[in-house]
Amino acid sequence: MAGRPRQFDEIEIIERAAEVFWLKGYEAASAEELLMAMNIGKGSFYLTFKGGKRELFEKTLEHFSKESLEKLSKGIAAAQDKLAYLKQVFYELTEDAHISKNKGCYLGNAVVEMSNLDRELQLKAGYLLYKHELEFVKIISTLQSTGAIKTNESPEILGKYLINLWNGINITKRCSGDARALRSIIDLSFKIFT
Amino acid sequence: MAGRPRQFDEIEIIERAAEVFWLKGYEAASAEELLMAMNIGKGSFYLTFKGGKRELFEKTLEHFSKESLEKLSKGIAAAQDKLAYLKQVFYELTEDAHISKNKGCYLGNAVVEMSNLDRELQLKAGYLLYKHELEFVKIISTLQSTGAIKTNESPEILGKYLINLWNGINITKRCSGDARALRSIIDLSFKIFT
DNA sequence: AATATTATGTACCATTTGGTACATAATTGA
DNA sequence: TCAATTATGTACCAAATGGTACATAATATT
Repeated sequence: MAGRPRQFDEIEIIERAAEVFWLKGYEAASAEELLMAMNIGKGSFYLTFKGGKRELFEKTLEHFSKESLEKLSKGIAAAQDKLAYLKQVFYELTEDAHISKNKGCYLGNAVVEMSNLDRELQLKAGYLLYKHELEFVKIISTLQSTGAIKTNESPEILGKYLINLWNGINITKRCSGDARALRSIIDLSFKIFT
Repeated sequence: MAGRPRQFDEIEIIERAAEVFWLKGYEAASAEELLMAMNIGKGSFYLTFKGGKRELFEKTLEHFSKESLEKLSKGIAAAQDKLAYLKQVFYELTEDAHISKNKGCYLGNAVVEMSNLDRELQLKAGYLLYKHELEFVKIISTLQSTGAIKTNESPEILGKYLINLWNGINITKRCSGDARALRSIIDLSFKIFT
């Protein structure tokens, strides 16, 4: 294959674009701003992403989700106390809770914004969140079989319960930013497992 | 006071505008679309809402919240079994759960969209949600004093727990739209009260 | 009836939007 | 070395954006 070589790394510019989308949302993130953050020109951009801004956003969703899922599954796999680790995953949401730089959940934000803008992307973001739910289900199954969790509720329902907690915290933290309060919500929600 | 009389009812056009904002979000709701829904001309609009689209949106937030709070407090006041009524309030979220016409929570949506667009409106929407939280707190206090609720957790924390459930369901329902699943999340979340 | 006041509808506008066209540059393979 | 191919940067653009200016209409007060 011939041709002039690229001066950028595709993954890297996707990650940079994701930062902008995460901060501003899809619509409010202007093409100019995105190009600036990605540090590439219009020519290169529209050649790489034939679908323009929309395709770029879709790629950021996929990339973000993949990274996030990997981090979660590896983290759980490596953890001694898997229940504690799981709770820690939620606690981490409260760390950057200062209302000024509160970006919420990348996928959750997308579901909301795309709901009445682009059904296809809404469904995609929803599906990627569902993959996280499945990861929760897997963890819960393990915890139940080892007896670390007493609840005999089905892992599927408990997975939904957890992703719902995830979604909730990511909204609630953007209202108040009171980290302690958020942690008590998580504590309370996790009581179901004890 | 002299002058030509208005041909519209301000409350009514605020409600119509709110419908559009609820469906599309703030940015994606075009001025043209809003005017069409409100059925007034640009002249009248910019005379009534000097702050333009932003002021209109702010008014919809206030109006919506007021209506919603009234409905909630009256509903609770009239209810025999207040705990059952409270749960019903959450169950109602699952009724229009079909993913196609899923608008989420008006205030929650605003918090998300305004987060990195207009801090002032984000805070306002967050505050209006907080007023709902306070309503939950009041209900829980009552339920605790009558012994209808066993949990001795503080009503404030439980209120936060409930508004967080509210926020969560409103996101989660936009991912799957499986009403039964949503109801089991609510059931599970309400177990804390029994 | 005249005037002051407020409401309405239309024409207009600067800015910003995402996106395209195209000339040029930098490679590889023949 | 010369095509063929791919990447880059710039100039450009149609459409849509929210908003303003202003002439006109309808009312209350005097």
